[in-house]
Amino acid sequence: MPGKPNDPPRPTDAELEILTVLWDRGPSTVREVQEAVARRKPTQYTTALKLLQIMAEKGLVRRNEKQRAHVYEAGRPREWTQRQLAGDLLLRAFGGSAKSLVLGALSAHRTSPEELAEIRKLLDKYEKGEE
Amino acid sequence: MPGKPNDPPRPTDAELEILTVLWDRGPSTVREVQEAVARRKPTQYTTALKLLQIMAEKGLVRRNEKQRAHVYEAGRPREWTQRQLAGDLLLRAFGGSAKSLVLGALSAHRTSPEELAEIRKLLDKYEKGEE
DNA sequence: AACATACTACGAAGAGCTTCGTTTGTCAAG
DNA sequence: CTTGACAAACGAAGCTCTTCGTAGTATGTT
Repeated sequence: MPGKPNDPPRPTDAELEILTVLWDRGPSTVREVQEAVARRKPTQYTTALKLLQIMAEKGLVRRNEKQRAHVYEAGRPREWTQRQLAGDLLLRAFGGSAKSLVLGALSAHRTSPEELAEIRKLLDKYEKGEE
Repeated sequence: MPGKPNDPPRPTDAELEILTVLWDRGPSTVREVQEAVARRKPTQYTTALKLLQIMAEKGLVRRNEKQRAHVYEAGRPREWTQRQLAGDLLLRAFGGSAKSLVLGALSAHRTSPEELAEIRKLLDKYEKGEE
């Protein structure tokens, strides 16, 4: 049931980077998030803080204020958000054609035979399980 | 070779809608684009015009000024842009895992067995062709 | 108690996105 | 030649995103 009133909105680029950190690390303080993000891209502490505050308002993250250093965690599991994003792009850019999306992904970067095999397994599962 | 200096940037949501119209219709005037877009979403003529002008500056569309009513066409083929977008999302949200992206797409909306079969054909092709 | 340290909160700037109203230019019909 | 229709161009407003500086507040150390 996508699009419920309290579903968080699609995360922006910077927000997605932060969510990725939270998914990888689990609940984290602003400092921890900032240090992780800064490893890939110079980022001020207050920038990370502000982002997290806004994300909390949007419902993208949850905040625990028990400690002096508030602890943030992702509001939705990684898979949930990935499904949102994939579904969103599927509709916006691929006219709902999953085939086109897969083609786009495969042609965008070389995929190993092992991964192709895993994708095949996925297809099997979806052919059996979901009628 | 993604990321060449003159590659157009990732289109925004509104821009993607317009590109879709251009891909579907081929080269079109502003009026034609506006009417097509307005069918799905109330849109003023000047809004479509401004968008197209900005998109021309960005290189997302090309403009032919031979006629009084300028004729716009997509700067890149649909497949090229789709590859960009899929690759971009693959990196930003899926850590480069094509398998995760496929899983996200499949779980986002029910996919017919026919389409699953077509996707399987795609995989075959990629297993043979690209070593 | 005073001080240094670490944290949150707030405000604002600068850029980009989207929309629209107004102006300017062009063409053709009366 | 004037008028009406239609097109491009321009400018600006309102919004979001991203960033950062500054101020205020709590904690712990000497």
